Amino acid sequence: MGRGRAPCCDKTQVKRGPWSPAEDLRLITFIQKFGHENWRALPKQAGLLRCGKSCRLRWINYLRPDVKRGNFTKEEEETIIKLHKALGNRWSKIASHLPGRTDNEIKNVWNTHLKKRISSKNSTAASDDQISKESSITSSSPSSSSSSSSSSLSSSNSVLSSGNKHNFESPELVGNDIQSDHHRKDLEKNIDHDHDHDHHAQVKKEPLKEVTSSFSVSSYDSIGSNSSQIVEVSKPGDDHDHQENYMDLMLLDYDVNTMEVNQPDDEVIPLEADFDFWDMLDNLCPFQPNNNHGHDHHQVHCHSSSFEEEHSREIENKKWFRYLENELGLEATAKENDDGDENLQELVAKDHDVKESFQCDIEEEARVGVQEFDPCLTTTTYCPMWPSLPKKSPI
DNA sequence: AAGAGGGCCAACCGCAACTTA
DNA sequence: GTAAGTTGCGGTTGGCCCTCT
Repeated sequence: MGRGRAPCCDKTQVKRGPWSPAEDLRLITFIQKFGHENWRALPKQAGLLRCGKSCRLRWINYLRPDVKRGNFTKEEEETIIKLHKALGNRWSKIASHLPGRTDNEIKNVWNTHLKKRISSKNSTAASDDQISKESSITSSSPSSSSSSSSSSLSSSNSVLSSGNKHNFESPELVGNDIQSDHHRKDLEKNIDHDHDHDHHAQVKKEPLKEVTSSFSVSSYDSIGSNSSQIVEVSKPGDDHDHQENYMDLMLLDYDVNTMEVNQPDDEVIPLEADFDFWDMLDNLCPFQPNNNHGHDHHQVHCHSSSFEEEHSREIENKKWFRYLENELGLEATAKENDDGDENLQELVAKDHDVKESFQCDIEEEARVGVQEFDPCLTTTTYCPMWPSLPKKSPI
């Protein structure tokens, strides 16, 4: 000890701003493989020029497979409104009641939509109230009218005062001191029940120990079939919302010669030619044409199987590929390739051939730790956004 | 067609809480 | 018990995109 508190990261050494697909891919691959025991160390181990905090945020808010994307449903909005009434700006608590939604997302939706909606509702209610009071003022005493007016005022303010760290002054709770405090505590207790665990912390593993030996997918069979130790990635037919992010990652079609990602619209995103990284990816690639990597140790990951099994896996891979294409709206691309299965197989084989030449011992890597990141191997070019991540339509 | 303005959202910042040595 | 280290949380902001004029 006695070193003084280290800064969260060396700001001059880290990259900031939007994440590139390459970075996303690197992060997700690393977490799939090793988990995220130590966010601070993760960027270095994963070869990312980001601070740990940034990695964590990116994972939690965007890359987790169980992140639900798309517009909030009416029910979700209702829930947020209710919970905000009870809990105030405790976004993470609120998020724990909305599976797949992140605190950041909820906060955004509250600040951009719900707050306004409620404020307009309240102002309408307040003006109605005002009118009714003004009409009744002649028939009631001045003291009683002033007290009711102030209470209505406080109720509308309370909802809007989201700047407070813990805003418990919900309309029901205001002005009822002790009772309201009990009410609030009970409410909190009830709400927190069963949700006390951190909903974010779902992939906590031993660092640099392979998390999923069976995750070296030669088909999607093994994806998501493991215990809670691994990030779940579902198959076709499962809740597709939960798949979108990971699918995007897996589906990026990269040019095996240039190591660049081809976007559907033919834009090209350079991906770093970090061969260790691609080696890792090899073990995650959902459509590996065969298991014969020419390296004995790979047999450990890619269980050898009968010809029939392999064939059926190939078929499943194709299905999976098609499914992903559909999900991503890449049918056109698929059609172009519709001579199809042959082209796909060709592509996959080509892909595999190139990557095969960069194979290294994954197990060894897992044992000694991921090799030091060489910044020279990383391009600084980035794409501001995933090429195919569906943007939410305005509410 | 262009630029101004506002909405939206991903990411950053700083602090608090928690954990570890 | 205490200080350092790490993680989590909530507030804020930068910049893209869409709409309006």
